[in-house]
Amino acid sequence: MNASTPRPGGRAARVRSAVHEAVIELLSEPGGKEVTVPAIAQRAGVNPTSIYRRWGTREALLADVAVTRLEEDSPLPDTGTLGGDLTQWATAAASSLLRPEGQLILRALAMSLPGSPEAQEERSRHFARRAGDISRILDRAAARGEDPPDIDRVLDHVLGPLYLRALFGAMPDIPAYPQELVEEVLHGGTAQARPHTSEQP
Amino acid sequence: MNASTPRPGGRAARVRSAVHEAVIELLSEPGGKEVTVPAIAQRAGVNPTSIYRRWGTREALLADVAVTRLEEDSPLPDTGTLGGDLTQWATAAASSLLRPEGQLILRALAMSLPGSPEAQEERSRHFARRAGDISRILDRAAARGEDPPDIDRVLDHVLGPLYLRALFGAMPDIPAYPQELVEEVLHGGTAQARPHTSEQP
DNA sequence: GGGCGAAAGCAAAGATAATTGCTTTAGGGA
DNA sequence: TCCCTAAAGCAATTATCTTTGCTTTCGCCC
Repeated sequence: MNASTPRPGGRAARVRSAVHEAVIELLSEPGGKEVTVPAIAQRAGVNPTSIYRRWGTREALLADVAVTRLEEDSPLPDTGTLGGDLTQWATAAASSLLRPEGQLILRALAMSLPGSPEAQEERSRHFARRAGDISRILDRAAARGEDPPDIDRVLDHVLGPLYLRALFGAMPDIPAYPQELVEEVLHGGTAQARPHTSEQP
Repeated sequence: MNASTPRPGGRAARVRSAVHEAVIELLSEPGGKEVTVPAIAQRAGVNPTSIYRRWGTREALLADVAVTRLEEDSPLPDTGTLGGDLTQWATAAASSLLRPEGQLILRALAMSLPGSPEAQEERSRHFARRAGDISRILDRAAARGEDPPDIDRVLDHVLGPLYLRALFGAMPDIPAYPQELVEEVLHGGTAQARPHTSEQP
């Protein structure tokens, strides 16, 4: 289940991707087993030493996996309208939060909490990345003549709910949830009703 | 700084509170030092064995500290008005998220992420607790004749932003931030402007 | 005040993770 | 094709955390 995607590059690249996949697999796995370096190494069919030498620490490896996966699948949307862009972006954010790399991010963020300087910096970096994406979407809309909301409103009322519900495992089942959040921000209070709180395994 | 509050009770209670304080202290501390059982024990002036025997695992101890601290300082507000209650509640939530026990909660939530059954249950418990508080506030308001918003709106647009910003260390400096969130939910979109994104150490 | 049970301390052993020196292998370039 | 370097593998060491058996201390109750 691991060597199925040989990926280009030499041995180094092969090991790297095997390790990355092992992390994701272990993270997705049922029992809350510890995701330790030796465990990752075994799953990847690699020597633990190789991991320590290449990444230094377990945290660094997890961070690498998280940002790599996150950057792989988040092209900035360009639908031509503010609503379309934001909806697409929010939907992508929601789904990535539910996948292993998103949970890695959440873990990394929470673990670094008061935090060392570099942890602090990593948090800021991720925040800046999110904010930067939104910012570009809003700027483009403004250039187009639309009247975009403040970036803080988007952070607070679109990203905020998504992170909250991801953390609590209480993301609504309804796929249009991110879109609803976007619409509320764009057109004042849309939905007052619509209970969607529900746990999902 | 530790034996300053002798607390009632015998030796058992003394050890318990010393350990709790040690956890909070280590967590608040600068360098992202590992909060390990031996470290906690040393800080508390206690033998590691005592901790292992009493709490079993590090996670159980952290969870115990978190819920204890959280329950200590969150009486349900009762100001007589919906706005007052929500504001007071949101303000308390925001400040607890910035303190060590709040960060413990965030860590615990994130760490348990996909999670074992009991982790899942712990997450649900905390969510239910938050939701229960809000629910009672809203119900009281309804009984008073006010027209409270849907509970999901409060979760999404008050708690959501607070958790997001706590996670990213980007809580606005302005003390009225929680109140603004509440007002937006209660009276449609209040503030469109007012940039308040900022990092704080 | 003296004894009794529960909890803490101590020390040693057991596991597991992290480090390190050295050897081996794979791939790219002369 | 043959080196030559960078990375991986291996084995042995070291450092931690965790567990366990036993002794000691504390504090409540008779």
